[in-house]
Amino acid sequence: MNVIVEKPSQSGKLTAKDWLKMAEFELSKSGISAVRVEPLAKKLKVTKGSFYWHFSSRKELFEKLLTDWRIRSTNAIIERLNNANLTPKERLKELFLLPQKNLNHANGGALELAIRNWSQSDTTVKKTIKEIDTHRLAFISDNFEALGYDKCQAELKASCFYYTMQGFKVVGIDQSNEHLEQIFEILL
Amino acid sequence: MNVIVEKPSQSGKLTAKDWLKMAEFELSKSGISAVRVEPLAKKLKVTKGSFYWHFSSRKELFEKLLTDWRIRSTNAIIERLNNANLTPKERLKELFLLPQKNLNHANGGALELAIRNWSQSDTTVKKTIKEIDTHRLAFISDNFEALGYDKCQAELKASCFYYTMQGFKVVGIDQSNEHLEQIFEILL
DNA sequence: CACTGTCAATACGCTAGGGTATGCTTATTG
DNA sequence: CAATAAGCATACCCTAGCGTATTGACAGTG
Repeated sequence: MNVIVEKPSQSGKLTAKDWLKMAEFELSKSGISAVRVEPLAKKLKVTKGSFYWHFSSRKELFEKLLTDWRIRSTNAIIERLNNANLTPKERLKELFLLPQKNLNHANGGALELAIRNWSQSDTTVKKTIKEIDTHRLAFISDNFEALGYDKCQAELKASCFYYTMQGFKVVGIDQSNEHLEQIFEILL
Repeated sequence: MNVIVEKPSQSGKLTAKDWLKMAEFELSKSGISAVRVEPLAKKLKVTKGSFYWHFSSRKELFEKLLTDWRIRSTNAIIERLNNANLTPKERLKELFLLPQKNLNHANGGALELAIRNWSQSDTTVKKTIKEIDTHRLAFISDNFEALGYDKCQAELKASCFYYTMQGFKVVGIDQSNEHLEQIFEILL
């Protein structure tokens, strides 16, 4: 079930990162309201005395949870951009198949889903989500432009492309779709 | 903010439906873990004594929350099917633009998002989601077939169509109706 | 007008959980 | 080998919240 998050950082001592990992796991699974310090402590086999050493409050954990995800989400896309030795089409394909081979921790799809739900009750989260969506859309649109579409067409294609990606991330969380590559071809 | 759910059923007395509405609102906003009876009671300006008259437990509320949504979700799509005086293309278009003119309560998108998140920690919910997705996909695929595609192509088109729909519902970026219709045309 | 059923308030016990204060271990380091 | 600090445990206070049991208000009905 949760093999990934099982063992803390080897040594007996925990780090803030260990707490964040576990919090992320819980967030993905049960939503932000279920991210509570004492249950987390229990899962990490310590008491909350440890938590309040690494964090000042539950609120701070939430903030770091968000900023952590933000950095990883934007970097995960920018690293692809840095692979300059890829054609635009290859770049888009990599991006499109990224949720499939989830290089994130447990399940990037479930995590993003939880964060989007979280954004319904937190304006800061909502703002972050919007920025990330915009950022990703811009990246995709650029690649469509590099493929020969004019700006207007590229934006349209990009919207369709991104919505499909996100839709698959959400709907297909637990199902492996074999004809994802065929869908990709449709979207070009 | 929450004008929609404000007033209970006119008369002073509450019904189970009033509780369900408010619970749904809270679910959309803060996830299933935040659906708690005493806070709900506070919002409805009663005490939990009322709740335990209409429901045996919080668990029962959850179950009714799910079955209620299931019925509405499948009916919302079947009603479109009943409009037999629509062409397949018109049917698909209606469906595609449905989240826009959200005829559901507050925000159908946010609610479904919350339920998908909920499904990560509840196998019954997960099963329901899967059934509904399958059902909707079948409906969409049928319409693509009616449009002339063979079964295989129709399923592919339907996947792409449905993923895009869901992606749009999830990604909260506002789109002009015009923009959306253009996306729709791409997907045919 | 007494009777009965419906819906809600109140009071109670109990567990979960946030945050603080303090004490207890280790591992370093002078 | 004492001194210091890092990392966690323990104890404590207080609020939130689930579920139950009892009582109260207020219909409608015979």
